[in-house]
Amino acid sequence: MHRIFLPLPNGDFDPAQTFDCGQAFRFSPLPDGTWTGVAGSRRAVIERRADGIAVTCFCRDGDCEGAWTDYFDCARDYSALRQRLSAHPVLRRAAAYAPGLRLLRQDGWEALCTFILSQNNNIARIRGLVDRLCRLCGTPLGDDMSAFPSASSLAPLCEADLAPVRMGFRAKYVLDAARRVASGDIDLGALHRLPLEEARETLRRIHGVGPKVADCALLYGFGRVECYPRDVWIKRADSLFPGGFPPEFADVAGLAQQYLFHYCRTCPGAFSPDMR
DNA sequence: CCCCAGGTTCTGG
DNA sequence: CCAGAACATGGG
Repeated sequence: MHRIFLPLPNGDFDPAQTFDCGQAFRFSPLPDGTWTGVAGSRRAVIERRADGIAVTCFCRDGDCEGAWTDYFDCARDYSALRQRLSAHPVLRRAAAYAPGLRLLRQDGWEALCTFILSQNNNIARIRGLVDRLCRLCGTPLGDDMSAFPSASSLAPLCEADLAPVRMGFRAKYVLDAARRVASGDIDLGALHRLPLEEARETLRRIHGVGPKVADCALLYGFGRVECYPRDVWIKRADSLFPGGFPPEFADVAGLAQQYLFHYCRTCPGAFSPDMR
């Protein structure tokens, strides 16, 4: 067990806002206010501190501090970014609504797979699907939790094997993704170096991966913060940007998208007339 | 019972 | 090229 402290001088981290904003589906709150869950193959308990993030990690790695530093995107100055986005009145409100929200830099395969499961689905049910998939196919990590199953562990399975997960029509999509990744047909490791459009085209070769799922995988799993996935909520948010999404924020559109998604989905009156 | 959900594919014009 | 339907499932 490792105890790690990740300093965030501005204190801009809130586990509820970060884990419950629809980007990750494997962390849950405990009665004492901490959060428990799994990222990739690392199980951990996450605790908010005034000046940072306390991680109690149960992995076997000699040194996982770097992995958690990366996972919580600690190199990015979220206070400065919120201030920058606040030049736009809508983005100012959305960012102020969840100032402790951070983009998690998740494992690429896990992000791809979970967002394949997300299509035409609601967040509560996505959580259930991911949980049953990990329980069925992932390596147990203790405390009734399991690692996210690798592509190579899913590739040999058939739809009937996955029936207990109840993915519906998404099962064949997950299997196509697993087989292409496990066979090397699609090299997720090489995706990081591809230009954005080529990375999108590569992911869309998978049956069941369209523009939205590809952008979610790239944003959450491959650090492409310029991606702006357009789901039903973001399309509703179009009405808040009469001239389109402000181009001066294109380089961090993905972060703006996450603030907007969470704000539009959970804040009553987000679309009230006095929004401008 | 009906509507909807962090969409994509399929089908018929 | 484009609008609608189909797709599985279950939460609200």
